[in-house]
Amino acid sequence: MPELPEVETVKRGLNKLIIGRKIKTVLSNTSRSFPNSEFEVKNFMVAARVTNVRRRAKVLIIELSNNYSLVVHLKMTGQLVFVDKKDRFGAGHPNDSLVGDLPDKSTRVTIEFSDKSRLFFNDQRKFGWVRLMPTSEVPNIDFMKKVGPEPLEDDFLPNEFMQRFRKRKNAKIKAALLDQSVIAGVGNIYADESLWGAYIHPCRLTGTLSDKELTDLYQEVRTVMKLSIEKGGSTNRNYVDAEGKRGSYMDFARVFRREGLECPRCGNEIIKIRCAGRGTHLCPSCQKLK
DNA sequence: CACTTGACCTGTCCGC
DNA sequence: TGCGGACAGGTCAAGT
Repeated sequence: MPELPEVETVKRGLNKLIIGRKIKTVLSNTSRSFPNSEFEVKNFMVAARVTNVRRRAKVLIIELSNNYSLVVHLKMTGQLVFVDKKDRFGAGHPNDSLVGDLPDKSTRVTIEFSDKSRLFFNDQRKFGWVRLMPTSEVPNIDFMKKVGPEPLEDDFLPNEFMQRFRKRKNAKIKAALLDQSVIAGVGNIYADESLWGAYIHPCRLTGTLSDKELTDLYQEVRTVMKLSIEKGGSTNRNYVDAEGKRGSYMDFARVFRREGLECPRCGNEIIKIRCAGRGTHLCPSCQKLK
């Protein structure tokens, strides 16, 4: 599921919904999704309050009052859905909700707060995970040590973008965009959308791109992901925000999952190919290989 | 080192 | 209707 805009949307939702709430009980049905021991949960999670929710790349960090944090990666199908005590059986969730009564079959972790409200970590494919650790240890996890800069930060400039991609000259540009150690947060949807915006074929080798093409791509990555955050992210399949609601970026997508339809720029047919091991959407007329 | 591929899971969709 | 195979928002480990 979630790329930077979706994780950012969940982060903003959780900051409105769970700050100050006190954890009462924690239930988990897979050690794979939540490897911490009962001892750790009892001693470093129960009775703590949520103080802040942050995002780094596609990772969420839920900070607790005792200097521990819950680190969450949603991977492909993870959801973090908050249900207030008054919302029974999904009532209170609007019609655009994708989730019904919780917990359901995909629920891996349930956190109940002292006021009976609950936060559910659902994950159909079980690739995602939740991990409790001291807040000071979060920067030391392998992913955090290697992940590249946040592309939407004000101080992330075209020059740094270009320098980072220039080091990956033999990789296909789409593979480099998806590589979280180059820049953070881009996934399959926004890679395709940005490459279309910059008139670049996803299978071009990065070393063949001009300075102008790279700076155009820098702009597109930022523009597309900012727009998506405004739209609450993309609900391609499972993704929902912290209230269980869908995002609407797919209504604005120009190529992603639009194979067989017209390119909004030139009217030629959008195609779907495989590039960098992923399903890839492009306009063969706007995005030439050479 | 740079780069690619397969594995991790469950569910859904498509063709026979 | 049933069944097999391909595919799905992400990352790793292992391979070339």
